[in-house]
Amino acid sequence: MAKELTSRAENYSQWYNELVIKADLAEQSAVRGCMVIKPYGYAIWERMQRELDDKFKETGHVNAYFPLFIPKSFLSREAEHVEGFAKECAVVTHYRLKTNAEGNGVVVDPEAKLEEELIVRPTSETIIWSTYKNWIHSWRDLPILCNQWANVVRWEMRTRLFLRTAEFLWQEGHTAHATREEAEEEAKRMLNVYADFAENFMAVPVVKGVKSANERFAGALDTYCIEAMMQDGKALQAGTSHFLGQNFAKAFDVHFTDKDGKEQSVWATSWGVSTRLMGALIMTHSDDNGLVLPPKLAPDQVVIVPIYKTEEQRNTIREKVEKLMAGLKAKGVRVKFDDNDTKKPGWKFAEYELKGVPVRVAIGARDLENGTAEIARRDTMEKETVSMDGIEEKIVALLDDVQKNIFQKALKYREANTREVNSYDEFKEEIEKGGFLLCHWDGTTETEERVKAETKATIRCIPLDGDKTPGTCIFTGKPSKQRVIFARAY
RNA sequence: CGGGGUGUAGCGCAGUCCGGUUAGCGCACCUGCUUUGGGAGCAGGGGGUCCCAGGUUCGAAUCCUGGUACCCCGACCA
Repeated sequence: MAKELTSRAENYSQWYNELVIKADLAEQSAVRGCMVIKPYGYAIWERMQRELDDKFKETGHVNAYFPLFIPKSFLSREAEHVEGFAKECAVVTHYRLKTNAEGNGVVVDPEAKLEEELIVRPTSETIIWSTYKNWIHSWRDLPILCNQWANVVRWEMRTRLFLRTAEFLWQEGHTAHATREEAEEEAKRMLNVYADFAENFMAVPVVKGVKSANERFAGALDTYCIEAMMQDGKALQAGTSHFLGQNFAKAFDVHFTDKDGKEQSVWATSWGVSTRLMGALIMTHSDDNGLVLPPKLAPDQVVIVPIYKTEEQRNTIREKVEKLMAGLKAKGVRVKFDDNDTKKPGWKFAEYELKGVPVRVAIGARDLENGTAEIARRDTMEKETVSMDGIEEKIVALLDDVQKNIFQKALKYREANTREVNSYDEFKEEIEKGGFLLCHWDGTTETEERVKAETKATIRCIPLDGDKTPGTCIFTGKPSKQRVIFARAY
């Protein structure tokens, strides 16, 4: 991986797109900036969905679904919110087509103009809060803890596969609470759910933090986030959890009567992760041979490739493999046997490496004689010939080891590329090398914007954990409460 | 919206400057034989409105005009 990292960073975009397409994950569709997720890529997304959904339910949430179309007037209710999304909305103006009077084809029927335009949701706060208004009257109705799995559309000027597509899949949680404390606690709880998921399931190390005012979600009081470092040293925001205060409740008139009979506005949160996680996964773990999937996430954890010359050998191998498969499945391992006769073993080896399958087992005539099998691990590409006795335990242990190893590797990389910086001159020099720069900042938007304009670096987050020693801002010399993370970001 | 670039077979490209046989190459695909422990070899085969429209010319993938699509770099953003 370390090999050619510099040159890779320069050509990252190209390398990444090639990898993704070759890996059969996804392709750009003819629709501007949208993506087609192919079945193998979708299987990875489904694994993420399932894991997250379980975690949401464990923390008391339920799934619901709200409309794709949002009346335009809803969006203008919360001033900051509309400001944040207005420039990237797809708008539905008509509801009918008719055949073209001048020949073939169809045209928009001008008679079918909508009285009020509909916005294809860029996020669902507005339509959900319009709905919550009817659900919430008493303190007994709270909290409401809903999540929705959906697609959203943001008509970005520039798109990038997985990281910024015009349409993307995500989950958005929207909760309503009686008190400020409860809502803040919820926002932090979900941030921890995301961090735990990223690190322990995806093996992607993340920094938990809070966004500066500049980077905050439109309409939020606080935006918590998890930030990951990609292999080219750039930062990627992998998930966010917002404490929305009472902004949306007030904009949408969501009140309740508390225990003392007083009318109160509801406190809100929203939180989400998207198919951008697929990008994070690829850009954290992949190497020049293709994807590297953490075993917990991999749709297939083990692939077994038979190597045979005769039909007889093939049958003998198949018998052995069936026993092995049953044993592995009993241990909860997702295993695939590829005895497709139309592809050769070498082709299959390369194919499953490209797809990131963590462990490969090859069994051939040589192994039949010796009672052995060849085990190869994707992360280090190491191969080992082992006895069939006790092979199941070895595979299970190996999967565990791959999971830990790729996390540690990513963590070490991040640590090696995180530096403390104490002057602006040093900052300007270091930012060119990539990575996270920990430095003191005076807390003002002006300073942040000046730095961004001059260096393209932004504050990724104010870390929640770690060193809280005060200091002086490296840009203005004013007092600073703690070091923040500056980086160039996707 | 500014600045660059590219549209030729499913994919990747050459040919365009300097117009001239039947538009070519690699991969993929189909057939046959030999192969199978790291993306097989040989032989044969199929597949094209050369982005669109108009113009110049005896003749246009190639020159001219207009359009259009996509990609990259910025501003915007998860």
